[in-house]
Amino acid sequence: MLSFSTKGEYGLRAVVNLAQSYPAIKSLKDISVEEGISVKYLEQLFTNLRKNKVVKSFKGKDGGYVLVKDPKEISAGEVIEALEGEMLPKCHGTHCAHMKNCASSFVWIKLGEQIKKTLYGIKLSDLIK
Amino acid sequence: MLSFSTKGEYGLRAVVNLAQSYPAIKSLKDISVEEGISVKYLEQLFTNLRKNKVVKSFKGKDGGYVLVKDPKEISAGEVIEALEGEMLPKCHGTHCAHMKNCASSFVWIKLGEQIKKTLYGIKLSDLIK
DNA sequence: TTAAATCATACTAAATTAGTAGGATATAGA
DNA sequence: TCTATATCCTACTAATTTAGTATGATTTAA
Repeated sequence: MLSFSTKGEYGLRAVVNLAQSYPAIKSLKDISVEEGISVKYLEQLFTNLRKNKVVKSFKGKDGGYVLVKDPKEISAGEVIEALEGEMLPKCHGTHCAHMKNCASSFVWIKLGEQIKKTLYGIKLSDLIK
Repeated sequence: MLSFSTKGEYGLRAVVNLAQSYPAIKSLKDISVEEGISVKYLEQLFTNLRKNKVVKSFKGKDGGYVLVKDPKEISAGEVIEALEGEMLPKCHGTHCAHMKNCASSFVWIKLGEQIKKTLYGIKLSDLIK
């Protein structure tokens, strides 16, 4: 089935949580308590978010994370891609490479375009109540 | 990452192949040779396609499969859903159920709608060269 | 009767997922 | 300077899913 992993789901939830207190610094511990996700798992997710310039970190006591930009300027697509990697559905085997025109690859290309358009069109500010 | 499995990919390719000779009966062996997918794996895929009324089968010698409808009337979405099961991205944990309004669930709902719209809008006839 | 096809059930190796474990490093404040 | 509290880094692992394979039964045209 077509699915995102819990990385995308939990990570997006955590980022939306963080967006709600923008531009204040918030620790993973606080997010953990509010969202019911372990600190250890959040650490893993936020490592990717930081490396992909979605959040920035402050180490040490009273440290934590902040979004790098205003929630209006960050899309769900950016967040999910940072968490899950490139999200275009692509063909597995070597078949497509061998065939000049794999008829069904059209489907995956078209679908990928729509997914990107949808996710990049939703901003974090749209997700804050 | 967001992805379909090889079931969807190989299965769609096999169905498009079958669509090209509609309404003639075609055996899995022939499809296997042309698409480079093992007969055994095709059997598994076509069991699901048959149960979901995408194809019908003829047993015994000179048997094989045919699409149940004209390629113009079968969408890529029907085929993929038959192969992979319900394809809406949905939330994993119990969190969403507990929260009244999980902010990020909006994303998955919106995305699911777009995916369905896209895949149900593409017909097998669009994929035949 | 036989060859060729689908149908059914079960098994398995490999990959991925969904985390956990254990510590190293940095920093604010006492 | 010491300590508590953060992030940061590297590994490890159990459970699940994927991508098939294996074996054989059943059906049917010729």
